[in-house]
Amino acid sequence: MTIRTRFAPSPTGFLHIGGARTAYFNALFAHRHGGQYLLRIEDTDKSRSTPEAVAQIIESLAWLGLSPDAPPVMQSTREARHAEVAHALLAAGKAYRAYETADELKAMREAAQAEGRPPHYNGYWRDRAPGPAEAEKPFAIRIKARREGSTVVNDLVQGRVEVRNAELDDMIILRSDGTPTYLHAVVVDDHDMEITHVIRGDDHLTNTFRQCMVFDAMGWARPEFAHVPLIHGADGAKLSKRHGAVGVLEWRDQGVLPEAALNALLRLGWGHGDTEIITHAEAQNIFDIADVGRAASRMDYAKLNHINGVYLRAAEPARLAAMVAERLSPDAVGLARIEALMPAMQERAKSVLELAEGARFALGHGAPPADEKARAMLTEEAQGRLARLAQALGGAEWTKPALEACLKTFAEAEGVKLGAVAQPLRAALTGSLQSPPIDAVLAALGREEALFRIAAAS
RNA sequence: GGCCCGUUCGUCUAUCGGUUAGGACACGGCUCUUUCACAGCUGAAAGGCGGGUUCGAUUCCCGCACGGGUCACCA
Repeated sequence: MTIRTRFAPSPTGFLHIGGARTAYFNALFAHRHGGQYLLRIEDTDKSRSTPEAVAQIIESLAWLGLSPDAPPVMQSTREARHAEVAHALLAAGKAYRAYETADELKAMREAAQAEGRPPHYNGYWRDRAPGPAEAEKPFAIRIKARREGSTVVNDLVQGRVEVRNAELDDMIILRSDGTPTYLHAVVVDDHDMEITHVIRGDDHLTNTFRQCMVFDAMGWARPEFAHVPLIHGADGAKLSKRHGAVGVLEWRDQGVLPEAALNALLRLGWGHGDTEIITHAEAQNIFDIADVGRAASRMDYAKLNHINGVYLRAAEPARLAAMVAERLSPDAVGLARIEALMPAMQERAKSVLELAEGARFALGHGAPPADEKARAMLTEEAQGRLARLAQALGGAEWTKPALEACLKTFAEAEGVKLGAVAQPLRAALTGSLQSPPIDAVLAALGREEALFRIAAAS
């Protein structure tokens, strides 16, 4: 049997990192076992679903490299099938028509809660045939839940979980307007799509038992379930917008590399000995859903930055230069400088955003306005030294090693430490006291521009 | 409130009855150094509480506390 998993978000907002991790686990598990990883957009709630959200989810997954192995299934296109199954259950006597209105049900729930009873449906129509009074009334279809015994799920992550059937009530599977409810649609789709393993957030764990009612009533084999714990914010509460960057696309905009994002997400709730840096390819070989922990974990942005730095250092300079160029829109000369600088810059950045900010000085003619510290560095003494340095540089071969050698000899000749030369030079060239190594800056800027900037500062 | 799940350094985690409880990030110190980083060394830092079971519990069981999830004609 082919292993088949699916990621099934509802398009009511952007894809957040919790969903992204769930998608990653699904992809990893399926591919690890030579199976297929699918995407189903759960858009049966027309009032909350938007095409923009659908597009954003697909874009987010594509950015992460988690595009599904087949075109996404839109749940809304399958409503006729959902209704068909509901009516089959009705015909088989495993479901029944219920005639209460939504308002009546709400009142019923409130009354039950006021009396301290669980807010379950009372089963009024379960064994009652509709009379003439109901002939014209709209009805919902409810499934007949078992009332005796209990339901057991052997969850791949949570282990054996048992719930007494008395805790469940006769849930609605088809609304009075003929549309399916989520709990029903999910089961029908998972069955029809031949999903073998349902990997999702553990906020669905208790739903699982209701879904089992549909699987069982239809005589369908239940898939394996794996409920992975949720990701929480730094304060331990469920992730929400107030926790900062929780959208996948926000990470991208803040300069996170997709491969770093996957690594960070993977290490939340799952570990493999002492290994911290695990690429997608490596994860493919060692990931096991059964090793996922049961406790919720908190998003650690400091660690994400660190991981991002690791991947940044390993990335192709040309790729990084292109990403920076996208943010800075340089001209041809500027682009060439960024490319020349990149190997030195990627050693010290934690994000593409930092890379772009750090590369700004290289653009255009003349250095950007010096900041306070840089101005303080350009004392009269330093300016004099820069002027002499310009002379020395004038005859130098314009390559990084030659420039470095030139600076060292110059410093020696001046009888000062290299820092006394490099720092004023850095100030003159970049307008700041923080930059890539100064020989790299010199080389990237080119002779003409470098000498121009030195002259302007001395 | 009922039901379900969880609880190892600040954070992410390793440990699958016997360890000086390991690693990573963050934090302090040192080294390297042309700034910033990187790297290396080093320091501080953990099994919620109470009972069992056992020669021995972080590990198994029970209770409590705390945290989370879920109880819709939402998904």
